Amino acid sequence: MSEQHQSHGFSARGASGADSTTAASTTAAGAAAAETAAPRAEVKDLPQATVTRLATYLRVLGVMTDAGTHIVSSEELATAAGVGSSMLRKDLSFLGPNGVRGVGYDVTRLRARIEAALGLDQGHRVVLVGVGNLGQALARYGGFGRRGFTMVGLFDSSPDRIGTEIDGLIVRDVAELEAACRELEATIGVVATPDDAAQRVCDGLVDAGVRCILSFASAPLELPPHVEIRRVDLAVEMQVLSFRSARRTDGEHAAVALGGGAPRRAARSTSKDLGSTRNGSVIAP
Amino acid sequence: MSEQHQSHGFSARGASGADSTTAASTTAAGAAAAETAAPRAEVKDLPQATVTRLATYLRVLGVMTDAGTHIVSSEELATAAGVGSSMLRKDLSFLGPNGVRGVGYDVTRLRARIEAALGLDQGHRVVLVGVGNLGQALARYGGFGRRGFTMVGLFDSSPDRIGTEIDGLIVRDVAELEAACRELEATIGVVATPDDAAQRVCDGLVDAGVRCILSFASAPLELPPHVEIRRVDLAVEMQVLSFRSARRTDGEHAAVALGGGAPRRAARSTSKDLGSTRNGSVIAP
DNA sequence: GTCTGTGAAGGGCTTCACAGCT
DNA sequence: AGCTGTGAAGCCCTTCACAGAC
Repeated sequence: MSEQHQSHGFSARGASGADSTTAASTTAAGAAAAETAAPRAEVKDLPQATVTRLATYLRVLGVMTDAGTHIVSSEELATAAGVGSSMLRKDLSFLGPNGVRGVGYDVTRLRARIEAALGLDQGHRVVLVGVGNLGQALARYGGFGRRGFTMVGLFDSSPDRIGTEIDGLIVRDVAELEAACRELEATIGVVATPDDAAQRVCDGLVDAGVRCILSFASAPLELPPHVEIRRVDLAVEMQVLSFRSARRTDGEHAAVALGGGAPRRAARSTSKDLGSTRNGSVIAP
Repeated sequence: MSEQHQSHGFSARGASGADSTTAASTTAAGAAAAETAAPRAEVKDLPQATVTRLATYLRVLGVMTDAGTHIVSSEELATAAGVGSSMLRKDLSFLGPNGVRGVGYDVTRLRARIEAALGLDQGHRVVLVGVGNLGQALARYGGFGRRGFTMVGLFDSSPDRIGTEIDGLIVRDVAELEAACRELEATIGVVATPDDAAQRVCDGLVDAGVRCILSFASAPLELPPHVEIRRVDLAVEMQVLSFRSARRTDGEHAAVALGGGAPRRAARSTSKDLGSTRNGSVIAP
């Protein structure tokens, strides 16, 4: 299910009975916010897929900044990001006019614009629950800090892990989760626990006021409609590949025939979902 | 002649310009395979999104088997998987008739059917490149084995890691990658290296005959059209959440108003894209 | 009556093609 | 002439509603 990164719509999400609350809340919120808190970064109602790709563009722009590039055309940027130039222009157009016709986009300006649109300029405070194999890897993952995310708390239920230090933070007892989240003012919770603990942990995060959760558990979680969740399931990724592998083996000669002199193509991902896609920085040095 | 069951019309999988190679290969393969390798599991041309969800259903069915359930209705299965019942039925219908009207689906039979469709009954052999933080977590992740994936090789470029043992496998020098892949008959490659090594590693995998790659690097990779790639980018997931968080904060009162007594809803995720999603088993115990 | 399988309607996202500014 | 921004067309997927089997 969800991997698809897709699916949570915002505005007009035609939801099936049960989800209708989500659609309603978003609509109402949009109307209200539009009049009151308009002056701040005009974060509009972007299409699901666009939000995902904006993060990709941001990564590419970062590389370009480092390389000293100041102006970039939609064609160049699109190629570097692995998408079509039309789609890139359409995506950027949701943020308003960003480029100069006949010239291109100002790298620095565009970066700032996207960061503001994604809310990355607000500095998110992240708590991570579950410090097993994957959790530890995430805790040590340096890419977050460089992207405006600050890890502020680690939690686990195992006495063996509580009290240990990982990357400058002490692992705390998950029993303190709720109180600690409030105190730390966490805005995002990452769940890397076993399946059977995931729902309980999420409930705790929600009670503590966290409204955005990234889960690596495979179980579908039930949450109140005002909480946004995103899931990553490694085994599903593998299984999807398995399907493709099976198909490829059957049509081997056809693939070879085409693979020969064909130009390489940029990779696209999941997106899932509907894909989902990319961002910048090394994961496992 | 050989029209055993009604053809569900998928063959025509329209692809958009850039991806046309995929469509072409599929079409050609379909025609050829239909005559030659027909008897094996009839893996048809499933919609992208459906493939992703099938993996979810499989996980839920596994839980049901353990619980001793033998028959399940589309409504029950859909709820457990977090999707609508119509969608579930539509998804399953691509595999041909699987249930009994007025009764439901046979859990065991359906499981076998989906596993065959996803090619999980073929036993995939996986090599992992990059044994840093994330790579080690993946190597130790027990969920793969239970799902028909066998980890057969670990590779890294760091002398500190080469020769060390992880979960029963010795880490080998990435210089041996290509030869070892052929020898090990790997069908899936997992890339968990830093960005700057990802492209090189992928090239090696492709040269060694691997046609399916799961990458955790953030850079878009260029590959020949006959190679299937799937990417997971943790920072992008966080950034998408960030966007949601920002929107939520603006429309706070609206969300609260509705959040109160609203019933919980099942979580849906990413993917993407072409979404992607879940599977069964603990990730970080 | 119950529950599956499916044609048809509807929506979102991608692609095309071109209008418009520099 | 070059490149961005955007309406329109097309595609894929989801949802609805019901026909059909038990």
